[in-house]
Order: sequence, then structure tokens, then C-alpha cells
Amino acid sequence: MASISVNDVAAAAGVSVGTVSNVLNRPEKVSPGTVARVQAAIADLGFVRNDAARQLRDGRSRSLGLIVLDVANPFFTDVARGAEDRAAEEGLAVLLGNTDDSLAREAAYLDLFEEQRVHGVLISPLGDVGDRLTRLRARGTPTVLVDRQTEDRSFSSVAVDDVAGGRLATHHLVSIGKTRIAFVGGPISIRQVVDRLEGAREAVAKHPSVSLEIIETDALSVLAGRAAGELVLERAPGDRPDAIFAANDLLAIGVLQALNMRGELHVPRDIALIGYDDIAFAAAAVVPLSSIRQPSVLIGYTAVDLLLREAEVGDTFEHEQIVFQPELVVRESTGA
Amino acid sequence: MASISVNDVAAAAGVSVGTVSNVLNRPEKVSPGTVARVQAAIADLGFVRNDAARQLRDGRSRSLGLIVLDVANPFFTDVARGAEDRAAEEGLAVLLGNTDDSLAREAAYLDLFEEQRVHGVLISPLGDVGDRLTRLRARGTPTVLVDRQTEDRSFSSVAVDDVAGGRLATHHLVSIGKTRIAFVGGPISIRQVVDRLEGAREAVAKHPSVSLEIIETDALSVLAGRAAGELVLERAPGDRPDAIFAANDLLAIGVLQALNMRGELHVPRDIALIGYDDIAFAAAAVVPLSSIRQPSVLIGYTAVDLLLREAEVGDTFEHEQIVFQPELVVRESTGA
DNA sequence: TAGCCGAAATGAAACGTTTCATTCAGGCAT
DNA sequence: ATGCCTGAATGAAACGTTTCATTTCGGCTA
Repeated sequence: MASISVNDVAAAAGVSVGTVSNVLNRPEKVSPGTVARVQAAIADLGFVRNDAARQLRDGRSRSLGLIVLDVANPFFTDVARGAEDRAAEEGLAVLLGNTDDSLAREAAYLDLFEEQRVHGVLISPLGDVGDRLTRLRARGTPTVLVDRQTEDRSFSSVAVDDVAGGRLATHHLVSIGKTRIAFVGGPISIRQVVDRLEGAREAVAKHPSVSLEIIETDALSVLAGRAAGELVLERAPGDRPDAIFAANDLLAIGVLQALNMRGELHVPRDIALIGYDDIAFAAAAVVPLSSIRQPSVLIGYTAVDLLLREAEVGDTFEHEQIVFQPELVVRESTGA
Repeated sequence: MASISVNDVAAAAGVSVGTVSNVLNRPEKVSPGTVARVQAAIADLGFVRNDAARQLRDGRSRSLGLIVLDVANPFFTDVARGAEDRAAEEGLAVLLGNTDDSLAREAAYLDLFEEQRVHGVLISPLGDVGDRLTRLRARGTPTVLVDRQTEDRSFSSVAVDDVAGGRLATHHLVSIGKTRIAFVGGPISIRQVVDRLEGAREAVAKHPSVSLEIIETDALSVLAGRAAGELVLERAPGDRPDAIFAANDLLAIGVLQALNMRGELHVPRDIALIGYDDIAFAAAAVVPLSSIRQPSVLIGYTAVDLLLREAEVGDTFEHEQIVFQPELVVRESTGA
């Protein structure tokens, strides 16, 4: 079955291809009778516009790319949903790329999006992609960083103040009387992890009697959390921290699973636990999880919005930096 | 900044466009010296292939579309991950479309994928999309149904035996001595819900002393589960079911949250609870959740595999139906 | 030396759309 | 009857790639 083109439609309707295109894109410019005839032909032949040809003609696609660290993390699917909502308002589709903490995959998705001439790129960057993004922008593809700011304001960004979030979480642990705090998170190459840890350090610095140790993980997943939890469980009781701040909720849930395994430890009495992101499952955990809430859907929505604004303005030196403030949510895992 | 094309590269390297294309696609056909020269020119000019033009030339894109009911459900992100793995092996990208139980969005994604001339479509269908899919196939785009079978074998599919799963779950509840079982799920327009309920009916039919009631929800989400749980909680104690089978884990988690709210009910003593999907969070729930496990990642992987096979064979009357068997996972929510 | 061969390179055509300068037809005013 | 105007329709050009039939050229054989 050969593919049906505007030519075939034009022939069937007895008009020119230009007219068919007009019916498709600006029907108000075509007389009603002709519109009807063309539409009938389209239906008859089962014509479907070829998007590749359209894209080729006007230089860019009608989609935008979103690159996230982990689709399995509900935080990012929430961000994606927000992005999709705003994009849909403009008739744009969102292509979702998942890097899974791999620099190679991050690069591969950037290549793909660049070849596709996407309308714009939203990225929660892993490696140092400044050069790539600069190149994209030079080609006319705007870029917005998600969940990460640049120090030099060379890109627009939508982020949450992770240092403040880390401070909030840790201060809370201190305020309920905990003194031996462990930060569980990693790899430390990820900015979010670094910032949250930095916040924890700042909070602890004010209290000489409180110690902070770091248990590094190789991912921000439930599995990695379980491993970290088991590590803690193996220690002599006196050696264990009395509070754990996990760099995200997936880790926290993993830690919780491990701590509960033998049934000899009580959360929060023996060890208090707080996570980060406040995903929907945090409230439903074995011990409902205290967490730091981020406006995830709003982040995605705002990022696309910013992207569209940036696209209109063109290349500019004034890139906008939007920073949301995180919020402490106290539940049983650090409660009474 | 005008876009750089193969023409510019050819000019810079002092060769013809045909040669540039050969360097890009089959470098072994070009002499080493020329390859080097062309690659240097590509790097110099920052040339990036225009995918739209490429697609236009060879009629189809290098991506395939995956349409799921709910990206927020970890079951589907697992499926997506499996699909992505297999697709990546072939150098294909996966476009993820989320219908959120909306017929309009399902249709919109089908339109989009059809216009994009995707390599193939994987869909967990919501409405009756038989005609659309038939049309796609007529155009040469293979289709595989995910998590749903057709009665008439007119499409290939990868599914799990949901009736068996429903039977498994319900039989388990009966076997631990429960007699007043409630099925929580909906909308009943969704095939998975219908099948799981059917399984439950079959299991109950064998035991005259066991009753089965249906509490219909308007979605398969945590929120909908909470609403259903609250409904149960409002009833007089004697009126409540002594076991709940939720159509998926998100619902089950919601139900659990609601039942635990007042603290007067004990799961599983007063009410036993079992979910479906065995998502990662099930094991970490307030009361670790019994569930029916499906090989989610494998489903995605297999579906793409089947799609590729179908693409090779071309239109055929022998469509393959792959059915996995679900597995009961017992945890505390129905345990001792 | 003439003829031939294969490897390497060439360049025009084709993919399907949109745009835009041009043409056309009919109605109206002069 | 002529000229002008407007709304509608036209059709060629352009977008950037890949393919493939053709040309070129250096080396080898007879």
C-alpha cells in the first residue's frame, strides 16, 4: 500500500496541492465548498499528514525533549506530567528520555534530540553538558535546566533550593533530640545529593554536640537504600546512628525495609528517618515517612513555560532562574 | 545561524554529498583518507544530521510508540523500561504516551504516532481501537497489544492471565478463612479490571459460604483507593468485608491508608488485603502488601521483540499471543 | 600498448510538505 | 465597455537526506 500524499488528495478533490495544504492549516482561507470536497477526499483515501516532511519544511519538530535521571522515581514522573500539561496547551508533545545515571545515555538522548530538531530541551543534567547545551542554543533550540541551577546564570532553570531542603530535614532531626545523624545518598557526582548534604552540614555545624556521618550509595533507588540499611543493621547497637536523612524517598523506603527486617529496631524511637521528595508512597510506608516536599508537577509545568518564553525572546543574556522553596512534612518516622 | 547540511560538509571536505552520506552510513565503502577528511569537516562545522529529512527519505522513523494507561503506575514504568531496553538494542527510541484513562488522549497519541510514521506501536488499549490499529497495520506499521489479549487473535499481544491472577488472589483470601470478600476496582470499562474480577468470581463460585461484593472506583490510583477505604470504614463493623482484593497495588495502598487512619482496624486480622502488580512499594507499605506479581519488565521487553518479529514477517494471519502466568506473593497484609 | 576491472566517488532524483509570488474569475464603479 | 479590486486557487521552489545508476581513475593482464 503506497503512502497517500497531498498530491493524491489534491487529484481526488480536483484542486491543487497548495489548496490541500491550506485546508489543513488555515481552512478559513479556503471557500467552504472546496474545504468540504478536500476533507471528503482526505477521509476517502485515509490520508494522514507526514510529519517528517512537515518538519523538514519548517526546520523544527513539534515536540520537546525532557531528560530525567530516573523514570522509576515518582518525583520525575510528576515533573513529566506537569511538563506534558503545559506542552499540550501549545500542541507540543513531550519526548521523555531516561538516563538512569548513565553519562552515555545522557549523551545519546542529547544526540537524538538534536537530530530531531526538537523545539526545546528540558534537562536534569547528570554530567557536564554545558557545551552541548550551548551548541543547541546556538542552533536556536532553547534549553531549561530542571531541578538544578547554574552558578553563572548562563542558562534558565527551574529548581528547588536543595541546600535549604537539606537544612530543613537535618534541623528537624536535631530538634527532636537526635545527635548521631547519618546522611544516606549517592553517588556524590549528582548535584542534588551534594546540595542536600551541604544543607545537612550547615544545619549540623550550629550544634557542636551533633555528629554527621555519610553513608554513600551507588544509586538513588529502593535497592540501594536497602543495602545501606543493612550496613547500619550489621553494626553494634552503640555504633549506629540515631537518625538517618536519606537523599530521596526511594532510598528512605529501602532503608526502612532493611531496618524493619529483623524487627529489633524501632523507627523512630531507635532510629528516626526522613526522606526527600514526598512521593505519594511516602505517606503509605510501613512507618509513614517524614519528607521534604517539592512542587514536582509545578516544576515541570513552569519549566516548559519558561522554555516557551525563552523561545520567543531568542538568545538573550538574561536567563531566568526560578527557585522554589521546599517544605517539611512531618510524619511518624520522625514523630512521636 | 543557518543550519549546516551535508552540502556544506561536502563543500568543506571537497567531496560530493553522496560521499558524505556514505561516510555517515557505510564508512567501509569509502577510502580511509576521505573518511577522515569528511569527519574533520563534520566536526569543524558542527554538522548534525537532520532526522526529519532522513525519515522523509526512507518513509519511517526510528522510534516506536508506547501508549500506557498511567505513567504514575510503577507497573507501566517497568514495562516501559523493558521496552526501552529491547528497542535500544536495535537503535530505536521509545516515545511514551500517557492516556490517563482518557479516550481523547488515546486517540491523540495514535494520531501523533501515525503522523510520525513510527516504526511500530505498542498499546495497552483503553477504548475500542481496533479500526485505528488495523489502519496502521495496513500502512505497514506493526502493532502489539500490551497487557491485553484479543479474543479473535487479530493482533499479536503480550499479556498476563488476569483471570488466573484474580483467581489466585481470591483463592488465597478464601484459604486463610475469609468469607466476606470485597473487590475494589474500576472503572469496569478497563479490561484488566474486568478480568481480575472475573477471576475473583470464579474462585468464589466454588465456595457457597463465601460472598463477593464489588466496590467500584473511578480510577486505579492511590487516591481512588483511599476513597474506597473510607467508604468501608464508614460502615457498621458487622457490615464490613473481612477481606479486600484491590485491582492493583496503587488502590491497595490507598485502601490501606484509609483503613489505618482511625487506628481501630487491624490488617490483616479484621480485614485482610491483597493488591495486584507487586510494585516495588508494595513490600514497603505500612503493612507489607500481599500481591500478584507480573513480570513487568519482561512484558515490555517481549512486546518490542514481538513487534520487531512482526515487522519482519509483514502482514500475516498468524499473530502471536504470548501469555505470562502471574504469581502469588504473600506478605503480612494477608499473613499471620 | 590496448583493453579491462574494481574500487571510489559522483550527482541527480525522490521523499511529502509548506510557502509565496502569481494567476484567475467575477463583481463593481466609472 | 473598460479598468480595478478582492477572494480563491495555483504550482514551482525549497527543506536535507539517501539511493543508485553512472563516471572516473589507477593498476593489471594479455
